[in-house]
Amino acid sequence: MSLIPVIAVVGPTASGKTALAIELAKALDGEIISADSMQVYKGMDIATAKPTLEERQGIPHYMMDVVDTSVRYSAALYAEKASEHIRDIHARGKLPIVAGGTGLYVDTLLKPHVYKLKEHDMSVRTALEERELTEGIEALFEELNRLDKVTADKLHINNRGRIIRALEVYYLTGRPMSEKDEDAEDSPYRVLYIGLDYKNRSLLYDRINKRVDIMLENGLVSEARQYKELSDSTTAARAIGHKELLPYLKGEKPLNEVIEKLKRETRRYAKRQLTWFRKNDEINWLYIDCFDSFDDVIDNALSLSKEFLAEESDKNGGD
RNA sequence: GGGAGAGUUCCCGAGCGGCCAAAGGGGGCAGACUGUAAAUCUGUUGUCGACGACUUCGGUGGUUCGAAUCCACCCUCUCCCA
Repeated sequence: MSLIPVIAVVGPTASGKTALAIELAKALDGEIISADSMQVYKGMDIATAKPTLEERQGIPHYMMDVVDTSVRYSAALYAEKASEHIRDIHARGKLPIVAGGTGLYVDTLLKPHVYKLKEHDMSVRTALEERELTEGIEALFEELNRLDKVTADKLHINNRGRIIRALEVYYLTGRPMSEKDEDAEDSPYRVLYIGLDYKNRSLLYDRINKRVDIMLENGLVSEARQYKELSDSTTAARAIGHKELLPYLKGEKPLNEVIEKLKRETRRYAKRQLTWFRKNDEINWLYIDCFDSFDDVIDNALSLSKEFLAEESDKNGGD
C-alpha cells in the first residue's frame, strides 16, 4: 500500500502559513486542512485569523468552523475528522495540505499512532478531578508514581492536568501511559514538513504586534463583546484575542493596557509554538527574513514540494 | 521659599551594617507536552577562563574589619505648606 503524500505547513502565529498554504494549493492542485485548535470553532473569525473567502481564492478549507463554541473539542476528535478529509482529498486526486500552528493537532493527525485510546468515558476523569479536590494532588501524584513511575518521573507535581490524565489512561486501559503500543500502526502518510520562521525573532514579534493592530481595526473589540459571556470552562474561551480584552469590556482596565497584554500573550504563544515545532527534525525551515520577498519563500517551498512529489511518483512508478 | 519623602539589577518592587549578585512579581530566554494544547507546566535571567574572581543598589567623599543599608554634600523626582 502506498503512502498518501501530505504537505504540512507549520510555524508560529503570524508567520504566513495561511498565505503559503494557499499558494501551494493553487500551484499543486491541493486542498487545505487547518490544524488549528481554535479555528475549528464557528465564529471568532477575527481573533483566530481565519482567511476570508476572498483570501481562500476558491481553495477548499477543512476543519474550520466545524463545531459551536460551546463544545469542548479535542485533539483526538480533530485527528479523526481531519484524517477522513486527507483520505478523501487524496482519493479525489488532489493534494492534501495541512496548515496550522497547533503542534499537538499536527502531530496527532500526522503521527496517528500517538493516540490509540478510543474510549470516551469521561466518568473516570470526573472522578479523578473530584478526588483531587478531596485528597489533594499529592495523593494522586503518589498514586501515579506507584502505577506508572515512568510517566510520573516526567511530570512535575504542579502539572495537575497531566497527572490526572495519566491516571485516567491507566484506569481506562489498565496499562500505563508510558507503555509502548506494540500494535501501533505506521503512519499512512508521507509528509513534507515546511516550517516558517524568522531568523531574527524581533521581526516576528513586529509582525505579531502589527497583526493585532489590524485585528483591532477589523473590529476585534466588538467581536470580543459578542463572546463576553462564553463560559470559562469552554476551550473556545481560551482563545487569545478575546479573553485579554475582557478587563476592558468590563470597564476594569484601559484599552491600551489590555492591547499590550494581548500582544504580549500572542508573542508568548508564538514562542511556545516554536518550542514545539523545533523538536521535530523533519521540518524544512524557511526563514522568511533570509529571503528577498515572500514570493521567494513561496518559490522555495514550491520547489521543495515538487521535489517531494516527484520522489513519490518515482516510487510508485518503480514498483 | 519652608516641610516630608523617594532614587535598587531589563521593568515593578523588597531589603535598611556582615548570612546580598541582592526576596517576590513582571518581562526576556530556554525547555516539557500522549483527548484542556491560543491551554497547562518547568528551568533560567550582572560579567567572566566561573565550586573562584570581578563590577553593581542616583553621584562624590567619609565612618567601619565590613555598607544597598550609617554620615556629609551634590544631582534628580514626588508630595505637603507658601
